[in-house]
Amino acid sequence: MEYTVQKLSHLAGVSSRTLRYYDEIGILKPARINSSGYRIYGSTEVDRLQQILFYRELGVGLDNIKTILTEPDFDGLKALQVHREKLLEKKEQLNVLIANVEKTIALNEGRIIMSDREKFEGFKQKLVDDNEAKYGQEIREKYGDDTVNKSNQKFKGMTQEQYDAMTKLAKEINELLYAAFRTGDPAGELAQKTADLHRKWLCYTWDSYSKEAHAGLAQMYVDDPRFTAYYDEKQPGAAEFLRDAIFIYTGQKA
Amino acid sequence: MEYTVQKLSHLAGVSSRTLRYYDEIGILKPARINSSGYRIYGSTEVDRLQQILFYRELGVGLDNIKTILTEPDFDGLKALQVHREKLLEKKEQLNVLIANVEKTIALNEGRIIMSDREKFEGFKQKLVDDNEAKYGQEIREKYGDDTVNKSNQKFKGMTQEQYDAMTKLAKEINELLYAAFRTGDPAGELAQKTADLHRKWLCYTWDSYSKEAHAGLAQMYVDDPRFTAYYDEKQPGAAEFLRDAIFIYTGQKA
DNA sequence: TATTTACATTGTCGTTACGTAAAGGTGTAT
DNA sequence: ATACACCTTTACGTAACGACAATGTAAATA
Repeated sequence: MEYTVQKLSHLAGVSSRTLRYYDEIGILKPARINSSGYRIYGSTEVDRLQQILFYRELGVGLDNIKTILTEPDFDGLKALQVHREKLLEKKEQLNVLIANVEKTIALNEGRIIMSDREKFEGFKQKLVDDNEAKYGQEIREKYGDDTVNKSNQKFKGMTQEQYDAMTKLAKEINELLYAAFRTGDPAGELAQKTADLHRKWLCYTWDSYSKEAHAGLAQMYVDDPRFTAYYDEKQPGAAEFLRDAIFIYTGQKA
Repeated sequence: MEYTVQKLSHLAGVSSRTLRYYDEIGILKPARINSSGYRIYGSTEVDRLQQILFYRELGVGLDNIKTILTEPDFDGLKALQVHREKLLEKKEQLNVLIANVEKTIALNEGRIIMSDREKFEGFKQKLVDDNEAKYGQEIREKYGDDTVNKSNQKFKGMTQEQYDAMTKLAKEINELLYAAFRTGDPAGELAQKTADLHRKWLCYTWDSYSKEAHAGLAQMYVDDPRFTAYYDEKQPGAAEFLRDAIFIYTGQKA
């Protein structure tokens, strides 16, 4: 039995364009070309196309399918296992996406019916989540899961009053930082007051305070452009200045 | 605070190419262009970029993000809900893919250690699954879930002897069909014998036989190119011939 | 000050797996 | 003879950039 593109395409449930494309990329060549230049496929090609479609249904890329079908001693099983891993990864990513979207939807919907108290809880949760998404991996690598979890727990355990106080303190720190920056002296009184307030601010969420950790965080403010951006937003150089001040405050040598 | 492409890209954790692309598609224009033609971004643009990245993280397409951010009274919540539906669909597809890949892996792995008996069971299961994947929806729509499930159950309940007999019968039918086809007479003895054997073959899996269902199936052999291909593989026109023979056999008017 | 280095610009091609024309030749039925 | 279905190649479009190339500009250094 012989087939033209159209016939074979109907038979297999794919488009004729697909068959031409498969010819083009060399994954399925016709058995022969007739005198008019038509592609003619035989039963060998039908079988091969079925194999192709089988792997395609599994979401394997055409490039990989080509390898699987072309190399006779290729380990198709291993290829499938690798492919499976990829699919599982994709699934995980999708799950995270869905969770985030749902959380966002819930937050938005909640804006109408959530009580102030609940709103606040959700807001804190969102802050923690966002923070995790942004810095989670790096910070956890640096400080360890336990430290980070405790910090998050402490944050979520705060009352609204504590949270407001923390926010207010952060604002004060910022203002003080910019004032200190204008003095240009990280060892000066203003700068050292800023460093002290910063320590106090940290203690809202840190389970235990250490000068080393404080100095480490300060260095990160400079190293990580995303943190730098926060402090440099209104005053370029502020992040570096804060680090210098904290280094002096903690007795770290610069 | 003002940023060049590089600065902003570091700040936001995207590439400068991305920023140029976002400018190009009009989703994020720089605040101004300086005398050297450099793109200069301000804090307004930083905010907007953050919004863009937020939605991007959720997997929303740039086109949709553009709409969400541009139209001031656009319902972002509804967009997210629609998006959520899409994600869930994707997840479902992924789950099916993963299940199939795993089944295939299991089958392949099994080839080594499976006993002949287990091999046979797995093979039957695979045939049922493949059949479901190929024709499941249409057949279930046509005959109802109950009929199809019973058929599958009956098939899986077969012993190897029964299965072998069924396979042998199928082969006989094919040979008989081609012989009958050469007579050209669907009402002739050979063709009617073929139709009778076909009924017998069906009863291996059909819970109950009816002439209407038999004729319906015969018609489907002609209507569905994937079925047609099976019978027409060696002899074009065989599917149609078989239908005619069965119509006569069942007393259906053609 | 001259030169290097870092960064800016636009433009173009490549990526996946085809869909969708366009322009023109072929096969078959009426 | 003509209509109509089907074939061919060529080539642009898709999403969201990455990776060059060729060239201009700003800042740092010898």
